[in-house]
Amino acid sequence: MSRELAKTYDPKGIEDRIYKRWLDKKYFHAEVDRTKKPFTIVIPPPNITGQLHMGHALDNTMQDILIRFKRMQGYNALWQPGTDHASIATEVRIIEKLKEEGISKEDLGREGFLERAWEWKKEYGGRIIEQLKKLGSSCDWDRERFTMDEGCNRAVTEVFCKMHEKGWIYKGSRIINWCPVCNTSISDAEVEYEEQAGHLWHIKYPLVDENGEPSKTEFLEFATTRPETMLGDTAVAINPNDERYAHLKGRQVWLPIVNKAIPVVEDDYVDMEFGTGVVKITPAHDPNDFEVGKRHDLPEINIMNDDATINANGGKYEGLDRYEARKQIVEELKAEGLLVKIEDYSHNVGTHDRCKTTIEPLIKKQWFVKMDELIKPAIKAVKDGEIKLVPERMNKIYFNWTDNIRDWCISRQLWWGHRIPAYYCDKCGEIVVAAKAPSVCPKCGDTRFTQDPDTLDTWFSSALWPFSTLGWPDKTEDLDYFYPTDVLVTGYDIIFFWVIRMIFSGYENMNEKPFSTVLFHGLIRDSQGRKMSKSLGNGIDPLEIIDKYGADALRLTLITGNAPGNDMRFYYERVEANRNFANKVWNASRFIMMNMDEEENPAAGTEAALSGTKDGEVSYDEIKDSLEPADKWIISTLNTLIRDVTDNMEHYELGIAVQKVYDFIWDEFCDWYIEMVKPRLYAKDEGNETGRKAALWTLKNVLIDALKLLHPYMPFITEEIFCNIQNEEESIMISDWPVYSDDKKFEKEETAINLIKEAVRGIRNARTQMNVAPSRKAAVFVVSDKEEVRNVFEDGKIFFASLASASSVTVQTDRSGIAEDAVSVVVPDATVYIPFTELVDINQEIERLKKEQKRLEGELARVNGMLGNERFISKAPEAKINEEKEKLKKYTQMMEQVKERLAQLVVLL
RNA sequence: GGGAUCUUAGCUCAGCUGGGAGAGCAUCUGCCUUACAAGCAGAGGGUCAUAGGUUCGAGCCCUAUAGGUCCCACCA
Repeated sequence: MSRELAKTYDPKGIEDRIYKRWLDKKYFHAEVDRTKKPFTIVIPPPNITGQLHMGHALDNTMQDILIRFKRMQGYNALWQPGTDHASIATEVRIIEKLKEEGISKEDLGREGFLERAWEWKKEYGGRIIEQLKKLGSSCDWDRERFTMDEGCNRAVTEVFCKMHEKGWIYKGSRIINWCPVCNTSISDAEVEYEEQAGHLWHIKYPLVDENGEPSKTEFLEFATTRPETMLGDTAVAINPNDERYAHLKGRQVWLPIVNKAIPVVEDDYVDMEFGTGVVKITPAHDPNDFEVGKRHDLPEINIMNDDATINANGGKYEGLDRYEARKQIVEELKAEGLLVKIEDYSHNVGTHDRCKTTIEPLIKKQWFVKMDELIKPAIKAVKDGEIKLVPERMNKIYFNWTDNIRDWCISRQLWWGHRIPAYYCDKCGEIVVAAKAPSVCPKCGDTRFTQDPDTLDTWFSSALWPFSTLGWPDKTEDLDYFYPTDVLVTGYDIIFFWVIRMIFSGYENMNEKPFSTVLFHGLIRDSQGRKMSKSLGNGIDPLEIIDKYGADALRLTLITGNAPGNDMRFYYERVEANRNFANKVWNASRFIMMNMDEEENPAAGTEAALSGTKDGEVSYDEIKDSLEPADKWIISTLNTLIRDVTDNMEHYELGIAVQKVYDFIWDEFCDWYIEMVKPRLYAKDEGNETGRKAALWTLKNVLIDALKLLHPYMPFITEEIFCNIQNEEESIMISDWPVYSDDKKFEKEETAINLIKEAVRGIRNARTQMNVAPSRKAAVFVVSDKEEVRNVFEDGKIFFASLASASSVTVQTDRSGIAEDAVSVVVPDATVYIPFTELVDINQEIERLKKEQKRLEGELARVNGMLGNERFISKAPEAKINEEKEKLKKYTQMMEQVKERLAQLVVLL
């Protein structure tokens, strides 16, 4: 058998082939299995309008890592996928498309429009799913759901009816946020405040004199940012404690243009310090004024149509857009001498997060969810740690919202979404909330009903996602087994929209939390730190990156060097570096396989022993006694890595975990172990079979374990190599996660190899500094008066030829026979000498050693400082003290050697 | 106005419960060493924003200051 592997790893083709195999083998599919513990993640359902962007890529990579990790650990891992109908986002897109065809949604009518919407869903709903597959997402696609599928619809209706019955959903006339462009109400969470440059118009209203006429001399001055709302003014307010205006109590002012008298009311809401201490009150167009109006029983005069033009209440301004009306009203006030001044003013303006239109507060009859009781278990859950937010600081953001929560406006004047299950009697107007249209009006007995035309906020259905996807409202096995789910992965930007609402919905409907942990990630920004956006055109398409560098490289880029909840910048250079890492892994594996192939040559007669076929698999116990120090060192290092990485991953420290795997593979395994083992592999002489076998066993098994640790992060390349090296139809994704074992801890060998490494590094360093050509081999002498140290070097002799250009290695107890002017390297308990036949610049060698001396002086000063401090001795933990004592010993000894060597060299000068 | 967060090598960022400052890229030097030049070996580069404090010990904890980013909030 021979394996022809390309010199560089090319993910193209490989990824699709592997993904298809995973699907065919149903590896992603999870079924209830009571013998195993479940581990469940529900996907944040992407919008059906969506195109995969970097945010999705990050979000889903994190979920895939966790799911693959848990699956390998033996959990019954379910990643529940699906898509969101995204009510308003989708409706807006469809309207845009219709516009291109020259038609409006009204032209089509509700039925016709919905037909188009479903067509849209059919066309684009699957696109994002296909893109998620490119990433390697191991979702259980057999369970794919949609927020408007039959099951989710039932869940929505059920929750609506139940909460209505409880009185927690109600219909009420309140001031809401109105988007005049989208023509719908929106929730508070959808309002985005934006600092805008505007004006502050200082206006005065005449007081009403004793004749009921506007006074020519007495005025009340105030300022406003929205002069046009004066058409709906029903009072002006002052602070009850404001002595400046005490004389105005009980009087009236004359509302110009509208020409009527309105009262002066007293309310604490008015800040005496701000402006003139007078506020005009427009209850129908300002949330605060609305409250003031309620307290003083003021009329609410709506002056606007749904498209933000002035309505009949605006008299002659009827029909004008709000901004045009503003202009003309200011002109008129100016003409009447009532405009005092115009100031530039920067203030926060509420805009609709989807279309950026300035929202208009309006009084409308809408459906609301009463939040005060509903939110309580959600607050308690996070407070008690029942639900953990990662990173923890998200708690503050969470509580900031829950503590100031207001009722949730859930009705939308849209067509695409869940239609509200409320029916109005055509005759008497009685409201019946029910899953199906009632046949008879309970009040008047009439049989004709009209369903509420409004649909629900898109987040109403996503709030139910963790249980609606598992079969709720039916009591399914899935629900019983997989709920509550384990981790929710999402961006911090949707805490309010989604996370909080899922939590209270879970407690309300399931009597249980929807998940135990919420893992937050940040935004992916461009290389300049800007948000990626369509308008800026700075978005980077993950699919292009995958196409060019592979999904593995992209995934690694998104995960490394980033802490939970933090934003990160995207650099092509980083993707390249990670692509290089993939290549490194590829080539290390290629090297191992090439050597295995050679070994498997029938002439060698060890095919079964090393091919890895199940029958011939060599167990650790079988090989253990033939392992050499280098083998034990790498096995032991890997063993520690397994423990650390598992621990990091269990604490959601994904970036830290994979960084450790990366470093292990590249630095320890490739740069040291493989290089150390080469001489053993290449030496084909008799009597070396055991050594070669041990090396090959170690190479293969350490690689496989490392690949397993890497698999959640880089699923494709690890699978490709795993299958190649195992040479069978097994998959790494369902293999067992490596486990730490005391049996694989070799402290002695770790110390020994680390000493060898230090010596090799020292020699390399010295050679470079002394300008010795790499091709120039030199004899190496190791001098140590400690037998155990000499043994380490005796055992490690072989490494110095390949790793440190040594022509020979001699280990001895003293310096006898070594040239006086040899270059020397000091390591703990030993000095390494490299005599060169040509003259060495002794001054330069002295310089080099002095530098080393200086370094050691620094170390010793630090250690002595600590150990000389009585309070350190009395207060520091014993382990720390011993550690420092060990260092003191080591550095003192090294220092002596350096000094001794310097003394010898100085004599030569 | 309230809150969060950041300030660490030229650039972008890690640094998990306080115990000898790290990575990638970039720079410099030398190597086509039969896994990999997408590589190997070596090097340079940081008063961890500033000022205090707690501690035997601070990049890490506390306080203040400066600058950046973000979230929340009805100041007309």
